[in-house]
Amino acid sequence: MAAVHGVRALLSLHRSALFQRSFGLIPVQLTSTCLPTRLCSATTKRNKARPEQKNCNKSLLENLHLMGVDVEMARQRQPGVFRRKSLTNEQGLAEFLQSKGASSEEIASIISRFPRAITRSTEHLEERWELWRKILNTDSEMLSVLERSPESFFRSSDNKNFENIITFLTSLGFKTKDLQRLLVKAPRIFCGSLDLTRQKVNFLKDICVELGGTNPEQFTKTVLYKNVFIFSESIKRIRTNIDILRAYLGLGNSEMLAFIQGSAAKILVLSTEYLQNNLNSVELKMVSLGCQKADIQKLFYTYPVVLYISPATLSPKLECLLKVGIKVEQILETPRVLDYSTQNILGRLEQLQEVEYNFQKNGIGILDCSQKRFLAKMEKLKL
DNA sequence: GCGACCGGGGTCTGCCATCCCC
DNA sequence: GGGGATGGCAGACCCCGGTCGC
Repeated sequence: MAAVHGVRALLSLHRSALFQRSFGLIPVQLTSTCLPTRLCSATTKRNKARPEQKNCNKSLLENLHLMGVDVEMARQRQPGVFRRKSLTNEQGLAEFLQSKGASSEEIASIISRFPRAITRSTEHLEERWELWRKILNTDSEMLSVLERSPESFFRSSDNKNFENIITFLTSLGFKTKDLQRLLVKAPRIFCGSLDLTRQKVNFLKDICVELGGTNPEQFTKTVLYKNVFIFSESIKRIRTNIDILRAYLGLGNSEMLAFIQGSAAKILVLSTEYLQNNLNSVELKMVSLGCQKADIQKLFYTYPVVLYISPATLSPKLECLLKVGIKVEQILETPRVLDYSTQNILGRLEQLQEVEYNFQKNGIGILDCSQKRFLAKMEKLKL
């Protein structure tokens, strides 16, 4: 996933580099040629603006091309921006971002991916930047989040809402450090309405009370800290996933409460369909290997992350372990070996076979350790 | 010293649908 | 009617190291 994003970014940068290596001279060009036309056309009456509108869009396109923006990508993403009748602020945006340390390629990439950014006034941008800077420490940290997720910074024009969410989260006991973590990891959280954010928090509190918990505030904080992306998902999805897990595992209230606050927090954001499908396929697979339902329930309870693994990944992973004589009971005892990639497991199995490692006698714990520890262990085994 | 157990870190944007307002 | 704002979904693990008991 990260690789895909990286490739996209690189492609984007490459495209912008092809259009223009740098637009250091562009502010002058924009001011002298394009902007007056746009300013002029923007004052034209709406019902008489059609021919001028065409020119207006043309100059906008010229500006964006000069800036190295992937206009086709931008137009495909938000065609409305290119049809709008009022003034755009591409020059102001570029100057603003440049003043914060962004390169021309980064600016082009940002506009290509979220063209509505050019509709924001410089005043709005300054105000929003200041709000974010109250949470994050440096401009470079800000730019890194903004570059990664332009939509989070530019999608909303409601700066007051951002402030309200910060105030609300602070009232829940989130410290500046927590807010920093949230903003860096999941900036989109701060784009939702305060009302919805409040609903999500109340929903988590209700779950806690429903399960007999006595400290809903702490429960909510713990769950959100374990997985901040719960904020980004719908209440419906989280509720359904909890219900599915509860129905399958048949847990009591206190166990369920601990489960949600523990490792299950990670899988609550999965698509409900994906979760259900994986649950079914893991069950089928384990039954085919001779496991009882109680074994499978225990597996899900102790290692719910197994539901994160797609059948296409899990199956070969299990097969390679079983192939070298590891028993399914051993996997159930140490499910965390499934945490590692199939490639990693295969590599380790190969090395262990070279030293005739006996899994029956020594267990499979050696597969569940960091690379550093594994290599140290291998050195000793070879001696 | 060793293995077992466990918690936590990185990474999460891009796109579509729908609603609302001008 | 159209653009903007917002909600929601798809995507689909891997790895490290601290601590503790033996």
